[in-house]
Amino acid sequence: MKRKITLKDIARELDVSISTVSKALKNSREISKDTKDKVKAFAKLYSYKPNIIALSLKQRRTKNIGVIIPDIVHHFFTTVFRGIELYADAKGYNVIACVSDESFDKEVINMELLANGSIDGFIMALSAETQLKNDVNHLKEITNQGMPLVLFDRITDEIICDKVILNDFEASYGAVKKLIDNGRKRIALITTESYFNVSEKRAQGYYKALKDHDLELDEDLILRLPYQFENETKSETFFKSNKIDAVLCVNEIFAVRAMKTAQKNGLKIPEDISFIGFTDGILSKLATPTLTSLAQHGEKMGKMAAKMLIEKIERDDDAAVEETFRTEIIEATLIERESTIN
Amino acid sequence: MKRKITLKDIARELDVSISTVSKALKNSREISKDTKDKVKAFAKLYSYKPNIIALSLKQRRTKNIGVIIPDIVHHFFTTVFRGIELYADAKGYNVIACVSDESFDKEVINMELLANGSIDGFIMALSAETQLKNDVNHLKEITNQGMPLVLFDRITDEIICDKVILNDFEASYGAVKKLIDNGRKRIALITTESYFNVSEKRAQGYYKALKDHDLELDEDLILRLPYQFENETKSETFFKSNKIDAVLCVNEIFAVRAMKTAQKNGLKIPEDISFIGFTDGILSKLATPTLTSLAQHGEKMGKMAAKMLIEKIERDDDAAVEETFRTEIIEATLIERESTIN
DNA sequence: TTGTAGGCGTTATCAC
DNA sequence: GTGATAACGCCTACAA
Repeated sequence: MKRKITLKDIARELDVSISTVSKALKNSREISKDTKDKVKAFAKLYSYKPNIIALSLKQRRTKNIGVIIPDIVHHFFTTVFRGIELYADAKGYNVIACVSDESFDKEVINMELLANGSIDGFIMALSAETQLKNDVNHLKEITNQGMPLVLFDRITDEIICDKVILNDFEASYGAVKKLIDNGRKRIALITTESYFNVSEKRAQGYYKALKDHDLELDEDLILRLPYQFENETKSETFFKSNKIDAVLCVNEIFAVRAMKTAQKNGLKIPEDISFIGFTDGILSKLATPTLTSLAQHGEKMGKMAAKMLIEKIERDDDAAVEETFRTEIIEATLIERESTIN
Repeated sequence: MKRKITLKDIARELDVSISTVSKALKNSREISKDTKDKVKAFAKLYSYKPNIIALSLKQRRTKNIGVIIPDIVHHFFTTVFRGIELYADAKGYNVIACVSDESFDKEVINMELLANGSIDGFIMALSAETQLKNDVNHLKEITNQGMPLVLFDRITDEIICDKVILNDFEASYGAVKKLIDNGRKRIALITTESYFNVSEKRAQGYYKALKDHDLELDEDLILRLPYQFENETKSETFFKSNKIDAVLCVNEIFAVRAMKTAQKNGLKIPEDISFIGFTDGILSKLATPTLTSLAQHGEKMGKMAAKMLIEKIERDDDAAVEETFRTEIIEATLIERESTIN
């Protein structure tokens, strides 16, 4: 790659010192108008741009933020990422994106790699494996180093840092209540097989709503599926062997697949059975029937996370200020469509 | 942020010189085993990691690649991104991701920002606005500086660089031929309103297939929709006022929306009307009926782009080698589902 | 008004 | 075996 022009080059050409060039370009009034004009003209001509790496080294600030998400193909994470990118971009930050692919090791390696000076702070959601092992020493190390960290969605109580989450419990509670109000009695829950704090909270909301409305909790009405499932036999049996008149799903993919299975088994939606899913993505809008779902406002969440992180990064200047952490809660919105009765 | 430990710190603590520490950590045999052990132990204890920014400055190589995509919410770009990230990660590169949001200005600004030393090369797909204006001076500047660039999908002939594309023309031709072979006569095309090189190529394939099979090209059977469309009236009229027995759509979102509209108008899929869409995403798999679609193999495309870029970056070392550029073509695969007759 | 020197963290070269 | 020095590109306090 051709070397880009540097202050040194300009100085040599114009026969002045490097610092004169530097000051001239910054419009310092130490420098005579004459020299400034000369330098600026030359710089413009050769389209001089300061080298960002050198600046980063000097200022110990990269204007990069690291984002680690478990998966980029899931609509929710994509929208969060978009929110982060939008906000960061507006504030002059770049986003270095890593996908942990739900793997603990990849998460650890990526974090270590980025933590060595490439970025000013992290935004992340824990991988499935990390939540399973409940091993967050890599996060502890990062925060101990004083690197700002914002966790979103898949969080952990083990780490004290800024967090952004959905009101999962309440959202789930509200959705189930809605189903009950519509007269549904046999309400199923389709959730993830492996442990996620969010699935857990959503399950809690489901339990509580049933209990508060004197509906019995029937373990048979809870179906746990692998996160990436291809095979529908399990859910087929589920619908065949249970009388179910409503379903809450922890994500829209589960919901749409379940709707297809239910329909295949002759059930009419929403007459015989209603569906509500989390994540109001394109799938919810284009499914047949369209799916009533809980919008997670991923973009808003991402913006919020980026805002919190950047504030922390920039506040770090005043080392004096007492460090405080907060947890912001984004409220889910129920978007009613054809899969439930209005 | 707490300062991380540096060579200097270790040198001071151990009362040796900085260069001794540096060499010791690199296991240079200039250094005595004694000193090496001492230094390594200390480094490990304080978990010393070389500062990447300093290394980048010295080596004039960042191990970062910049990726600019028009949009992250579209499934295709997401999968390409995933492919890039996977390959880059495996090769020890980080990915700085920018979303141009289909905006020319954002594309230009982001490129300029990244070009000043943050990255070793670019992978990108042109924004809608850029394709419309056909102004690619910002790309020219980048390549003139000798910065490696790989374009994918939304490319331009104005720039000579490595490229990765789909065999859009042939894929489209094949899909239409398939419909014709199934006995369809009134085949519509639903494409984008604004200009994209890919849409254009797909349209060409459509024209050619009709022509080769003695079917007349009927302009009424071509529907051009805005890239992000919410309103279905245009397509409703389209289906009402034309007798159509098959549709090719340039993306799966258009296809699924069109299927819904057609169904609403009483058409049976695939008996009365068949559908084929580009992009074999989750939508194609979960639509009702499931959509026959042309898999674009985004992940493969991303990996290929990353491979080409990294090869270029690492070959740049030998300045002597003659520079050559290539265009790799990924072949689309037709995935047959319920929306066409087998 | 301009220039010199030191430093950000690292490595490579050369001297001791 | 070890250390001093220069360099990557930039900035800034201080000297001239």
